[in-house]
Parts: sequence; structure tokens; C-alpha cells
Amino acid sequence: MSDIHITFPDGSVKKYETGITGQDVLHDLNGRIKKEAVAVKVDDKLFDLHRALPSGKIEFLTFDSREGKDVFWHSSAHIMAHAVKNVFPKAKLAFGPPVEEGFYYDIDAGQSIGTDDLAKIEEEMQVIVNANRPFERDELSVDEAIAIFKEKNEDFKVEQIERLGEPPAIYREGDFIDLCRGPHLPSTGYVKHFKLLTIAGAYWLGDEKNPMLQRLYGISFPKKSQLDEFVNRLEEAKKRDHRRLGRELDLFSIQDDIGPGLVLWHPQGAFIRHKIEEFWRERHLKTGYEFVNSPHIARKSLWNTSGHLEFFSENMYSSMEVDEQEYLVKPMNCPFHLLIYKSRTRSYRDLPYRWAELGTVYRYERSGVLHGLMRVRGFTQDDAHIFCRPDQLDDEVVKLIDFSTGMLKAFGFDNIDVYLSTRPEKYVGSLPNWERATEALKNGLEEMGVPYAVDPGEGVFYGPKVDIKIRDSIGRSWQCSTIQVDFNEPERFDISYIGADGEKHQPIMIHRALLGSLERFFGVLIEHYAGAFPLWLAPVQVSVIPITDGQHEYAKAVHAQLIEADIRAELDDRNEKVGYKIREAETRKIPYMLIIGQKEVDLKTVSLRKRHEGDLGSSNLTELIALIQDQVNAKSSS
RNA sequence: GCCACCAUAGCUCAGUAGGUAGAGCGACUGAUUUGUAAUCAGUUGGUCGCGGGUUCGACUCCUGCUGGUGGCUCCA
Repeated sequence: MSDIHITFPDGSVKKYETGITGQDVLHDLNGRIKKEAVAVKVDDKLFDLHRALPSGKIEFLTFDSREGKDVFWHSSAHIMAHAVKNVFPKAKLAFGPPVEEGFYYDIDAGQSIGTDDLAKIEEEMQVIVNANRPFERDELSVDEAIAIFKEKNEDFKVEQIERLGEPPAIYREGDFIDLCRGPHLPSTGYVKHFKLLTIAGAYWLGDEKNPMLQRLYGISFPKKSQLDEFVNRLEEAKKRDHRRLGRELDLFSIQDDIGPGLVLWHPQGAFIRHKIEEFWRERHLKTGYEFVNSPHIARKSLWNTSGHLEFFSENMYSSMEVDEQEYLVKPMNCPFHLLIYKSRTRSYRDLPYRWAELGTVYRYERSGVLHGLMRVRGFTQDDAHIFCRPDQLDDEVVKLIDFSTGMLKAFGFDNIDVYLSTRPEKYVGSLPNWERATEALKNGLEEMGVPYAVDPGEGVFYGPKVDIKIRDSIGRSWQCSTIQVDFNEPERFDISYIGADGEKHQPIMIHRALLGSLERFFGVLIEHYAGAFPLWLAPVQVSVIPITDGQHEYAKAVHAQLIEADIRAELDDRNEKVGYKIREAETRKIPYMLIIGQKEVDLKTVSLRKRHEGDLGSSNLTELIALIQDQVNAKSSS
């Protein structure tokens, strides 16, 4: 038997006997790694710590790495499944993988598992963890494995083994056996701190036609502090929930009498929206766009021409009849912009056209998917369509990527994730066109040096797209910007321009939205800032707070001066104590408070207080006004 | 749409052997003239989401619907 040669990260090579395990190698090492290693990687292949290793480059995984977390959470899922089997012996297990944060297991318990059962399952898990039993790996033949799982009535596992068709690995932990590729933690005792989170429905193999299983979500950590931090973060996210802040700050509401997914913008919310729109218009004019407007409904025939009835009808509101003609509410703005293009002959000299519209569209969304402002049925897209010559496509894509990232940055979103979505199964248009369009997007991204990931098959039916997802301040990501190349609709509407050669040519169309929809963007913005909008967006920027009515006259003058300087100021001359008024201004997240007592009247100053920061001492009003104006103009994000 | 859960005053919530509801905050009124996150007192406020059923009697039990929450599937 030959020896095993292990290459360490520092480049040194050590010789071991055949059969050496990760655990054995660890034995010779020092430091934290000895305790914290959860699995081991040799030449990019993962192994349990107690499995015999081949020769190669070794790397020990800990919870700190992505792969380490996956191992940790995967084992946690096994423990949870084991616990579920103890509580519900008839339960059938489906899949139980780690996810980005935590793990889940899909289970058919034979009866419904309710939230009350989670505590019982957690107790069982604790018993399993305390027992600190090893996870043992075994490799079986297909027939052996099927026999084992058949005997345990694990139908889903049997189905899975049959689908795999190759000899599967299984893991044992006490009397619990699960089909699994691994690797796993050395023993159950590693999962020291855990919590079950929610129960949700999920289809077997993710297909709606299959039976629905119950998915149990959980999280676990090696250290208690990590679990505490996780729980804190959930609470923090709850506090930032735009639905809660929307009510507390009186920004918007969604009411039964109107219908699900239809938004009322209250004065303060509408104010912010107008500020966003104002900024949006300025930027578009500077970037070479023109504005257009279009109606909310159109004849059915238009939607036939555009292909929406064929490809998008399940998302459209049903038709209404007017003068014996059928009309449909628009789910998109593009057909209208195409008809504007078509309204006269276009020359190659005039291209590209960049036409933008804050167009309100309506889409039927299944009731279960609606979510506050993030997913609604009526929304306003910051839409635009660019009509260009084929030779202009690459350049336009580059400009768009620059434009959208710049726009998002202005609102404080620096962290973005970019995805290139390619041709879906259901599509229109020719393959070469799809390839060209995809190529153009790819080139644009690469030229701008934007890192991106490919989302295969996630494009729209009429073309590939680039999506930009923004991360809010607690790391959740939301899709806003989308840039979609469309070779299809120009063809359907038969639009053209006269080229230099005097012949007709077909322009290329790009659909794009930068903020996505104002509703979703506002929702993201609320959560991003936790309701404390930057000065330039804040509906009320300053609250002037006199301490007693002895200062009302001076406070009024201060207030008037602020208004004169175009600062959105409020005078709080109610008969309340300062503490009360300050508390209320803080809760309303007003950026600045000017406290005015007798001292300020005498010295002709104001006492400045900033939200979240507290008392900043006395200040000269003229200087303060200049400072505020500067901040507003700079659109600084604090 | 599907699975689980939820729906009591404007908001947050209490109210299980089934006997027609309660707190805090808010709002309103008054007193208080107050120095950096809640002054005090009083008043107001609910066909207990909607419809059916069981019962002498339903906020409470059953059932249908509507809406919401967390997921699945789908998406800006």
C-alpha cells in the first residue's frame, strides 16, 4: 500500500499512512482549528473528519466559511429530522438541505405539524445533541439502500435513490438513518445552539402539481453569542419592516375596501415619492431622455399584436367592454411606446430614441405572493424604452448600466448584485437574435467592469435581461433595476427606420426600469433607512420646539426664516413639555430639532438637536440654514 | 393558487369549564408654562373581520367566505 501525501496550505507536504483521517491530521496540528474544524477538503472534495483521506491539498473547514456553515446546517437538518421522527414516528422525510441562513427539512408528517409542535421537536433535538452521537457514513448498493428505506416507509427516499440510480451514501446517527451525500459533523454534540423558526408549505420537488409537504426551518450555531445575534437581527429586521413603518410614519396603506395589492400613498409617503420622481426626471433629462405618457387601457387587439395575450395573459386583469369593443388594463407600457415610434417615419440619424414614462401598470398576482409594497398588483414603473440601431446597442447597454448603478447610488445603495438572465423555455424570437442580445448585455457588463452572475433560463419571454438587486442595510436583497433587450416586439409591431442606404431597417428595443417600481423601491428605501429618511427626502426636515409660550414669538420667526429658505420646517408650539415634543420628533424621525428656550431668545441662537444623536449645543441660525441647504443639495445620505 | 398560522377600540395586546368585553398608547377636554426620548386628571372609543350553523345563550365550538403573516410556485 502506498502512502498518503498531504499538502498543507503553507505548501509543506507530509507523509501519512493509508487510511489516515482528517481527525488524525488534526491531531498533529495546534490552535483553534483543532476544536473548530467541522469537515475537511482535499483537492476540492469534501470529507467527513473520520473518513480516510486521499493524497492532495488539504483544507479544514470551520463554521466561518460558507462550506463549513453548509456542513454544520446540513447536520442540524438531520438532527431536526431525527427529532421529528421521534415526535411523529410516521413522518416521511423528503429533502433537508442547508440554505443561505440555516436549514430546512421537507416532511410529510402524516398529520399537520403546528407551531406548538416546534417546542416539542426542539426538546427532542436537545436530547439528540446531548447524546453527542457520531454521524457514521456508509456506502450501499442501490438495492440495499432501497430495501432499508422501504422498510422504514421512506417513500421519498426510495424515489430519490431510484432517480439517482447510483450507489448512494447514507449516514447513521444512533438509530436514525438518512440518505445523504455528506459530509457531516463528527457528532451531534457540535450543534450546541439552535432554534426552529417557522413552518411553511413546499411542494415535493418544487412542482406545484406534486403533493405539498411541510417545511420546517431552523437555524443553529456553534456559539451562543451567534444565535443571540441572529435573533437580534431578526428583531431589528422586524423594526425596519416597511409595513410597520408605513403605518407608524403614516406613509401609505393598503385597504380591504380597495383590494389587495393596491396602494394608497398618504401625504408624507406621497411627498417622498414626489421627491424621488423629481430627482428621477432631472437625471433623465440630463442623460438624454424624453418623456412620454400613455393611457391605462387599450384594445384587446393591441395586446394580441404585442404578444402579451399569448405570453402574459395569466398576469393580466380580465377585459372590460366598451362600445362592444374589448379593452384590457395595461400590464406593461411597451406597446404604447412602440406605437409612438410607429406614428411617423424614423431616420437612422434620429436614433437612438430614449423615451421614459412613470407608467402605472396592473398585473394579476396570485394572492399568496402579495407582500406590502414589495409585491403589489398596481404599481408605477420608472419605465423607458430605447430604440436604437444594431450598431448602437452595445453603447446603449453600457450607458444603461452606468445610469442605473449611479441612480441607485444616489439613494444610498452601494451594494448591488448583478444577474444576467438568459433564454427561458417559453420564448419568442429567433435563436441568433437571442444570442446577439445576450452578448450585448454581457459585453456591457464586462466593459463597465461590473461583476455579475448568470441566471440561466430566467429571461423574459421576449429577451434576455440584466437585473440589479440591491441590498438593504441588513443585507437582504431586492430586485429593482432591470434592463431587457427585445428583438421581438419591433418585429411584431413591424417598426422600422430609414437607413443611410435609403432602405428600411428594424431597430432594436431595450426595455428598462431603474428603480423598478416606485412601490417596491419605496418599500426598500423605507427598510434601508429604517424610516429615517435622508434630509433631502424627509417630508419634515426640521421641528422648531419652543419650551414655553414665552418663546413662541421668536420661534415663529425662526420657523418663518426656515420656510423662507425652502426648508421643510414645522413649529411645535403645543402646550407640552420639551421632552414630550422631542420624543415625538424622534419617533417621527425628523432629522433636526431646534429647541428654543429663553437663553436662545436672549442670545438670538437656536439649540440644535439631531435625530439619533441628541443635543449638539447652540448654533447660529443663518449658518445652520446654509448647512442644511448644503446637505440637501449634496443629497447626503444621513 | 397551495400548506401552516392569524383576525378583539385608530395602534399594541389581554379576555378557554360558552353567560353579549378590558388595559396601555392615541384622540378629545381641562389643569399645568415646562431645558433635550412620555406632566397630571377626566372623556371618548368596539354589531369581537363577514355570513351560516350548534346552543336557552357564541368573541369563545363547527363551517363557508374575505383579508393578512411565513413559505412554495411566480415576479418590478
